[in-house]
Amino acid sequence: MKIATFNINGIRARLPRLIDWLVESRPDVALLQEIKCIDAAFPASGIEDLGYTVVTHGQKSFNGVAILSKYPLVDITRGLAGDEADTQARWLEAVLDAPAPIHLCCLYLPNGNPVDSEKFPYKLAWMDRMGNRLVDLLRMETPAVVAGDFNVIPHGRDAALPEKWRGDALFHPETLARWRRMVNLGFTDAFRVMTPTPGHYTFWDYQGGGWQRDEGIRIDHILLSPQGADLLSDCRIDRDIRGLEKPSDHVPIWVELDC
DNA sequence: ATGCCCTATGCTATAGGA
Repeated sequence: MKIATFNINGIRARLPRLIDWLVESRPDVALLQEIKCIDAAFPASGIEDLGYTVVTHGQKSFNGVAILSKYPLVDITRGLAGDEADTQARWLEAVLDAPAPIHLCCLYLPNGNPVDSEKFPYKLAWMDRMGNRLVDLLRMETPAVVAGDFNVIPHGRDAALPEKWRGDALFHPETLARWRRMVNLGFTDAFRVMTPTPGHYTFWDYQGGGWQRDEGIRIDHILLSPQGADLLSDCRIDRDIRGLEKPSDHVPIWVELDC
């Protein structure tokens, strides 16, 4: 079972690239972030033609998440609990109705910059709410895949230029404390247990030749519940598609689970 | 130097991203 996550930075601008990648990489499930459109505007037909079921949680212009799956999706939940006033489309849950059911959480965690604005406390509160949801998931004692754009650089080795990120919302001590809470609860950073070396990134800024200079950061992650981590056989980043025409500024990362 | 680029938007400027 291959499960991927990919911040596509606009589904309508990225549809050809997305379809090419789906054909090439053939994930059973793809969790998408930043679709940047309302549900009715999501161009589902070309994706459905490849055999995927499509579930969206969209929003006009900004944010928006979606799940593509070759198996049926049930128990769909849109939005993250804990703040009724939060209308940003950043969280989508579903249960994969496969021979071995898997609980899926697709997330687009707030950026949080600048840290002296209201955006940073929103990010931290959002991470607190997410941590609370992860506690619920642990109690289910089921394989769970919690994946997406975390907007978190977990460690200095996850950035080409870590000094540049000092004080930034993606690398702030308050942000990292909340990331560690999730890991310390018992969730596994799938990429890190498979690949301990530095120099592996999932995002390169469009500006300043970030890709050409390989000045990337690792901010798209896949967390696995203990029951999910027991199934982990591989985790990789599809780095090369960042170099194609009209790419997203993020690239996909995926896990292979033995189930 | 919150620039440099890209996406979306009642669009020829602005907001948001990271």
